[in-house]
Amino acid sequence: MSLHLQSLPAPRFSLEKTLNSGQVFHWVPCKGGFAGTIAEDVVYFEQNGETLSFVGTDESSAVSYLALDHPLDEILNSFPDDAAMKLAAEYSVGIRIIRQPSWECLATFLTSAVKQVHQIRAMSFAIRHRFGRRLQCGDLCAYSYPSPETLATVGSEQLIECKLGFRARNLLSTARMVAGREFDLEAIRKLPTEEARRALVQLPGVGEKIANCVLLFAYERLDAIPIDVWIARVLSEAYFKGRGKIPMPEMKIFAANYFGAYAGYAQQYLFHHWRLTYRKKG
DNA sequence: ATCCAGGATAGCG
DNA sequence: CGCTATCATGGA
Repeated sequence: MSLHLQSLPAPRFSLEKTLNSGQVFHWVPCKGGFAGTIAEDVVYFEQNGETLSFVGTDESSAVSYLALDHPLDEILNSFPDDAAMKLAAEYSVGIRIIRQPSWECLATFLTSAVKQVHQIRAMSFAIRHRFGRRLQCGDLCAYSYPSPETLATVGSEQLIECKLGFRARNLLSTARMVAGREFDLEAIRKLPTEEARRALVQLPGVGEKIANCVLLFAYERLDAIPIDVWIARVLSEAYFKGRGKIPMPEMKIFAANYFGAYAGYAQQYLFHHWRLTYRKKG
């Protein structure tokens, strides 16, 4: 690294787990750390023990993006006291729910429907490389996520070439609504969570699950709990054992009541643990 | 080859 | 409300 690295303390933090836990999809392993972008800055992070080093951004942005200021004790103490949660929390030590720029978070999760995590990464890289800005700093290079204005002008065939399939149409329509100021992503920030959710699901391709991802990963609503196929699996196998298929409304009610003020954190730890350890028939 | 993936949506009874 | 087909693509 030719550029000067700054350092800051990062106790009980795991850079690798945080960037690889399925909440953000564009960080690349690079020289012992990770290279990527924060908005329009190309950034490099590396971790040695409890020290986090970085270049390409300032300390307050690094702390904010990686959520090093979250009240970890309070969060961990808020979790329900059961075996599945304990296992997940132990497996996921160091994961923070980071603060992502709202547009790239919304756009990326719009493409996430019925795709595996590494496919979501592949689509994200393809979109960035093709339509984003090339950002370079020293020997670091990465591509920013294209703005809604940029995506609003591209053809659907170009997004199909990025392997979006039926998701291309939704991403295009949403980009046009945001670019045309028909939908205000900044106004969402000021709304109570329930109203923000109602607004987000107005967007084409955004249902309750993706709205909750955006609320959790971009708008700091740490109680928002997206229920995807993995969380549905965790709930039915760990909390509804022995009963057949549980109707989604019942799962939502249970999740909202059982997992407390930091349900989104609990969800992320359960997701990470189950996704990386689950094996069929055992 | 068959089933599934960090879903949403319209249509049905 | 609850169930189903459909959407497009690649991985397991």
